[in-house]
Order: sequence, then structure tokens, then C-alpha cells
Amino acid sequence: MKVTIYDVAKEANVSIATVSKVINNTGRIGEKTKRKVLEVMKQLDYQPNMMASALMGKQTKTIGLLIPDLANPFFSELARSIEDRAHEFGYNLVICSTDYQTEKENKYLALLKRKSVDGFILASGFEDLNKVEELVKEDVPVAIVARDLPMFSINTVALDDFMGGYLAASHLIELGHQNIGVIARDVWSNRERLRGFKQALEESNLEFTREFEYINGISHVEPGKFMTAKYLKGKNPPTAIFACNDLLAIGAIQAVKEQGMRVPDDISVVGFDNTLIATIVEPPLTTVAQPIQHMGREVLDLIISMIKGEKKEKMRLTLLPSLVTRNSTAKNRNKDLKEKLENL
Amino acid sequence: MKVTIYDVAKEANVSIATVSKVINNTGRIGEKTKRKVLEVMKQLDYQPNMMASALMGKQTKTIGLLIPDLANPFFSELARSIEDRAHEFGYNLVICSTDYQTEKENKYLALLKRKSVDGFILASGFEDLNKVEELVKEDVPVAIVARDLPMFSINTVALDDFMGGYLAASHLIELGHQNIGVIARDVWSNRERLRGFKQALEESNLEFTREFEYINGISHVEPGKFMTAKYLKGKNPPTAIFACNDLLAIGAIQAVKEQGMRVPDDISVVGFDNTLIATIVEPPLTTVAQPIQHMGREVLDLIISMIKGEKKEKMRLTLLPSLVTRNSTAKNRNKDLKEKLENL
DNA sequence: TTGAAAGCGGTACCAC
DNA sequence: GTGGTACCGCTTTCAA
Repeated sequence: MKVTIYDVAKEANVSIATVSKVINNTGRIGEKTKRKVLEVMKQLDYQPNMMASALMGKQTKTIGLLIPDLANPFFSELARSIEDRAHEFGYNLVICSTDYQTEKENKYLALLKRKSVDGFILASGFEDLNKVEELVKEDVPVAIVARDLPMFSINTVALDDFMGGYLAASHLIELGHQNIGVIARDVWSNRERLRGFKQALEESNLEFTREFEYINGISHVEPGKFMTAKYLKGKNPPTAIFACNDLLAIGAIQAVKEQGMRVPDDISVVGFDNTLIATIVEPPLTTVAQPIQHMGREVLDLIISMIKGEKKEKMRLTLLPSLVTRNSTAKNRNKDLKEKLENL
Repeated sequence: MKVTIYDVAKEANVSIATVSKVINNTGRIGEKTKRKVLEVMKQLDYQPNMMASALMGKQTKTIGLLIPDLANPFFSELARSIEDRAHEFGYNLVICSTDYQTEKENKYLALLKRKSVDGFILASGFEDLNKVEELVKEDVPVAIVARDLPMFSINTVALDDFMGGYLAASHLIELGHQNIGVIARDVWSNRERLRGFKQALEESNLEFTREFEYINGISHVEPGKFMTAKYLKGKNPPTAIFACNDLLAIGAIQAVKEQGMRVPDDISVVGFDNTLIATIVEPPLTTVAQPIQHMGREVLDLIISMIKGEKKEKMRLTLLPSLVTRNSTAKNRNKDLKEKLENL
């Protein structure tokens, strides 16, 4: 049978109260008794049961992490960075993939609450914030990561998506692209990226007049491929593509190739996230890098400080993206543009 | 404050024992009382505290999953498939990345034990099995996945690695390759793959006489690149590379390109795992596919049945790999071979 | 059919 | 300093 605090107490000829004190290093205990108890604990290989102490109001040292999809490189990298930091503090992560389904989000939220997790980190869609608001009201520590919720008072570590879009567009404009196709799923952060994107165009006295529609479905390779093919086959095909995540960008590259064109010679492609796969595609992807490690570390620190009860005021930490230039972008050599320039 | 079983009992004018019975659907309760209690539970939005019931010996409905690295596509895909199946049964996963460090493995094992997880799924290195053996002795449900431990009596869901290596070699041999470089980390499963690989050579009256050494470090892009470059620059360069995971294969492809050669025209490359990235590289990777979804599902089912106390006898389930042919492999056009053939 | 009460393994307050 | 003990929230006999 498992060894309990009673076994230790009996073996050390003290009360369980005393043992508890040496475990938690609280109250005052004599040096000798302390040593004695410690010794017995080691000898019996005693492992305090966390369920029991959790019941008495102490923490469970576990944090719930809700993400859309663990198999998506961006989220698995993010989860890993959060996990590492969590372990540094002796915390574990319960990870749940929600597939962007509100139903699952709510289900996992409720389930993990029953398991008395100390707090939640949300990287998921959460278009429906009712349950999240409830948690906040009940004083359950909740922090958001990689997902800006501007009109909601909650601790957040996010990326400056506006700047991300701006960066992507600026880079492309500098390379002489004026007709740029955008591929994105309709979520808040992408709307921001699009705003930043347009802002950059505007500053160059360019206008975003292209046909545009959000993809439906998730941000994966296929939709990126599909949408790019559509743009390329449509009238007024773009000379560059800005995809709002690396997976979509991969799809874009594949579509370009299938049309018998080349990246970046004929079409430039910019991605977003800078995950492992950006370095793996051919050509290597120019992409807007999210500081994934940094984000993971920051939310974890944030949630920990909330759990500890420090920092009662809400805050939003915005990290800045940076452009990583690889080989999927190049000067625009498109004839139309050349002609236009020559006609000036 | 949180609503407890007492609140429900009071509100429904019954004892907590009765409430407990309706929650768990045990014992015999009158229809009316049952309905009444159910109603009150709903009304108060009562959520039973799992810590408390876990303390009483019931399950925590959480499973510990130890993997080497959550950011590695193979493991994140595996984790995802296990997670999905777990959720079907109402279980959660606590995921820990061990980085192949025995130290971390043992640390997480102990930590999760204190948290009373119902069982462990191990996909990690575990060269040191002492702690695992202890768990088994203590009757803690433990299952191994994606990692064969042949001389150890423990429930396992694994791949037929021997066959995987055999498949890869056969494919390459069929394409006319005789001088094949192998890249692998020195772990059990790779030793098996190598065995299968050699077996196929042998059956074709070929011999594996190449210089060979296991990589040191982890199975990631860099070592694959490094080792391939080494082979290519060495004497008697191979016409094909068999890399024991997709990441290594990516590295191989990159190295080939850097040497100014082409895949598959000059060098063929076969990977292992068939993760997302195999479809993303250029050229798309021919690779030995592991049935990741299937494996995840099977271990989960296995551990559940262990938790439930069914199936006391140990078993090893071996899943079969299959070769997915894409464009990183082609007929050997190497001069040497041609000459050889002509000299016949 | 229902309920009183004894735990499960700890924590923490309060005497001694 | 150390120990007695009342919980924490729920499960489970065992009576009633």
C-alpha cells in the first residue's frame, strides 16, 4: 500500500501535524525532530499525495492549456515553450485541443475546473466568451496567449498583429509588388493583420482593391492551396501572396508550382508564424516571426503570478513580430508592372 | 464559494449520501428523490470535485503522457491522436517532454504519481527502466507506445521497425540503389530498422559495407544534414540515403542540395514516420509511414482497459508500417552503377 | 429507500 | 516546539 503521512508519523514517533510542518517547512520544529522526520520520509520513500492537500485548499500545481490543435506546429511549439517554463516552477500542463469548437472549449473548461486546475491558459478560438467571463468572475486565474481580445478585460500575452501585417506588406512593396493576394481565416488577429497590411499599402499610396475573401475551414495547407489557385486563375492575378500562417503559405507555394510557375521568380510568398516548417519548404519561407518561446514564457509567468495572488490588475503584453527574410520573396519581375513603370 | 455536495443535499432536503448515490448512479434511490436531486444539481450548477472523489480511491480521469519532445511533429501528432481518444473516454492528458533525459523522465513520473494519475503512457526514451519497473510492480497502469522494449514485460503498442527498415531498403534496391547511406540515432527501434534494412540487402545478395555511425544528438534536421554531407564528401558516396525519421531526411535533402546535387535525380532519400513535413518538403518525401492515429488510439484503449482492471495479461501489439512513395526517390542513374551494369 | 458516520491523506489552528 | 483535532468534499458500509 502507499505510504501516507501517518506511516511517517508513526515511524518517526511524532504526530502527523509535525510531519506536515516539516514537509511544508512551516511553523517551528526542533532541528532533531526535523532531521528525524526527513530521514524517515526518505527511508520510506514518502510522496505526499497532492490530491489531499489540494482538497485543503492548496494548489494542484497543474495548469489547463486550451489550444485549437496540438498537431499544428505553431501550437505544438507554443505548448512546448509553455510546458518548459511550467516545469521550471513545478507545474504540469493538461493540454486540450479544441478544434476551434466552442462546444469543446466549454466542455474542457468545465472538466478541468472540476479537476481543480490552478489556472487556465487559453490559446483557442473562444468566439464565445461567456464561460471565460464566468471563470474570471469566479476568480479563477485565466490568461490568454497568442490571441488578442481587445474589448475584454483579461490578462493577455499577444502579438502585435497589426505590425505583423504591416511588416509583410512593407517587405513586399519594397520588392516592387503592388498586387498582393491575401489569404486568411476570419478571426480577429487576421483582421488586424489585414489592417496593418492595408496601412502599409496606403502609406505607399497603393490601394488594396483586389478581390478578397476569407477562407473557410481551418488554416492548413489545403485552403492555402485552393485560394491561391483561385487567385492565380482569376482575373488580375497577384504577383505576391501574403498568407496569414505558414501552413497556408505552404499551400500557396504548392499552388504556384502546380500552375507551372515558380516561387519567388514569378510569385513571392510571405507566411506568418515562423514555425519549423518555414525552414523546411522549398524555397525556405520568408515569414513574419512570432516570438513563440518568449510568448510561452510570458504567459506562464503571468498565470503563475495570478495564481500566487500577486498582480491583481489586468494587463496586456504585446510582443512584436519581426520579418524573417528567406527565399520565397524576390523583386517583382511581373510584366504588367514593368510595362507600367516603363510607361511612366 | 463553490457549491458542494452539502449545498445540494440541503437544498434537496436529503443527505449527502443520497446525493452521492444519484451522482454515481449507485445503490437504490426513489425515482422522486432522484429527480429532485438532479433538478437541484442543475439549478445550483453543481460540479462534483474530482479531487475529493479521487481521495476516496476513485479515478482522477487523467493519464500521464511522457514523450521526448512535444515540438517534434511526430510526437505532437501522436499526442494529438492519444488526446482525442482519451477525451472520448472522458480522460485528460498531462503531457511532459523529457528531451530523452532519464532525469526528467524520473522526475515527471514521480510528480505525476503524486498527482494520482490513473496511468502512464510512455513514448519516451527510457533507457533506464528502473522507475518504470517500480511502477509496474506497484500495479500502476503503464503502457509503452512507439517504442519497443523487447525484453521487458509490459504492455506495448509498437511499430514493426524491422519491417520498416526492410520496406525502405527494398524500395531503394528496386530502384537500382546498392550503395545506401543510413542515418540514425542509436536507439532500439533504429537498430531494428537497420536490421530490417540489412535483411533486404542480403536477400538481394547485396552487402552493407558502407562506413556507418550513429548520429549523436537528437533526430533533427541538423544532424541529418551533417551526416549526409559527411557521406557525400567521403569516399564511396552513396546514391541513396535512408534516414530513420523525417526530420533527418529533410536534413539529408538540404545537404544534397547544398552539395549542388539534386533529389532524387542524383541522390534518393527515404524518410521514416510520414509526418506532416514529409508532404511539405521539396521534393515530397518518400517515407515509411507509421500509423500514428492508429497507434494513439490503440495505446489509449490499452491503458484504459488496464485502468479498469480488465486484461491482466501483458501484450504487445505490433502495427505494420507502409511505404508512401513520393518524389524523393527515383531510379539510380549513378555512373558507377551504370558502368557496373554495362560490365556485366 | 435513506441517512449517519467512518474514513481518504493532508492542513492549520489552538492548546499544552 | 509538538500534538490534538476539526475540517476539505466525496464515497461507502451499515443501520434504521
